[in-house]
Amino acid sequence: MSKKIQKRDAKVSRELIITHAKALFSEKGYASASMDELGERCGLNKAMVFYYFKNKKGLYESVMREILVEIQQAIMEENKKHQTPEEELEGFIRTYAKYACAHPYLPSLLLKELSDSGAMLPDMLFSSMRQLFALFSDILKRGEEKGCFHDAIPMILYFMILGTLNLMITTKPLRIKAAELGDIEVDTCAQCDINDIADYMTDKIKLMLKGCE
Amino acid sequence: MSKKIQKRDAKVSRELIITHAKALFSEKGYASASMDELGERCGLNKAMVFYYFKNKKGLYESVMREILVEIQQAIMEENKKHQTPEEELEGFIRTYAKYACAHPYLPSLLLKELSDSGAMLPDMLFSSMRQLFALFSDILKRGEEKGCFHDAIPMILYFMILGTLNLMITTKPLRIKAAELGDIEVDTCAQCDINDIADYMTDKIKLMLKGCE
DNA sequence: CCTAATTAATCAACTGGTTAGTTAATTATA
DNA sequence: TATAATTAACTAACCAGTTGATTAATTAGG
Repeated sequence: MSKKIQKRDAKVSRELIITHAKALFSEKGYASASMDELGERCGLNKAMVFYYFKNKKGLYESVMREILVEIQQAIMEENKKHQTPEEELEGFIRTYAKYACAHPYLPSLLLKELSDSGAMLPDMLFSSMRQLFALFSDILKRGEEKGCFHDAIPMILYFMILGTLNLMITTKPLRIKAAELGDIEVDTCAQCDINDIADYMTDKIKLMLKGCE
Repeated sequence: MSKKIQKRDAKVSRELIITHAKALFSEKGYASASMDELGERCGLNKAMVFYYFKNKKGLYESVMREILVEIQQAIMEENKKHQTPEEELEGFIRTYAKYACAHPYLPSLLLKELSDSGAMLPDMLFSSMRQLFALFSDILKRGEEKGCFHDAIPMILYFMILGTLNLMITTKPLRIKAAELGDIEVDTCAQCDINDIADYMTDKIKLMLKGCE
């Protein structure tokens, strides 16, 4: 019992707000996320949001900073474990997939932000995204130098991976619905596991970087 | 002179509203798009929006219906021109890329919608997206039967293509900005032509469907 | 061909509801 | 008791949608 139960705890309140804000922003988008509703969800007065974060935009920035730092750390951590560019690439895809699936507000918020070209996040998303991309780009570069990857355009491959994984996660409810209708004979991967998707993608991307010499 | 200049023309006004609505919704998103501003942009009174479309949601649906029908037609038209699955696949990617680049509200609106799992469009986006996916799925199926494609998971490949192309289009301003900073040594494809991107993707996707037997 | 009646298109001004953000008072904790 | 955390009540701006009046175009009748 390192801490007795207390009614007032700034740290707890602050974290409560951030946690619920992640969910709310990703559910409704920035504009439709109401600070009144956020207060309610937290069981706190709405004014507390402005007490801990100066305004709505400030809260949003804190939310985005947190999730971007988190995914970046997860991937960098993972990356250290691997030696060869092939393993690193595999690790990158797997880790992103796993993390994004476990924290589905990430794909949702990221896609919303990217569909705006980052209108809401002038500097921050930006530098975080660039660092992640630099890491990815480096994997491919080392792969080319070592002769195991050919003809890679990092920017396109980066969005190929993030785009596919993010969409597969955010559209899951839609794909389940489509499968239930079943009037068109198509497989929407409604029951696919994200790890299987990541494996498939890893496989295919390796294939396309190998070439067929 | 089939028509004299007149101050009032329902068809013109309606189209004016739809045209500006496409831009406004894709710039700001559904929630932040103000009907007052839309009226202003059209040079019409806001009430006209509700005169021609019953409410904001109705307008949004009309906008989405129009753009989804357009892209669907463009792709179906193109598809008729080709014989082999390989050519069809190539045509699919190229046509989507070209159309989306020429009408950049499409990628923006589509990504916003998909990041919500189509929360705004219960039926419509849905059936339109499914038809397009069915067409794509069919190309791959025929390719497998003919023996020229291997191990294709249509749903994943579909989002791989749409995800990559949509993101490459919506993030263009971001990528240009990143290139101008230039503090990290990475190529953001800031000046890439969308046709080159489509060619690269076609190439790579063919490679990954061929396998290396 | 002109004009009166009808219909269609447009607008200014309003309404009810919501929202981000503020403030001044209140309660808990150290 | 001093300070940090919390609240209720408020404000000013905004927004979707409505209404009733007005103007332009169309049609019909003499």
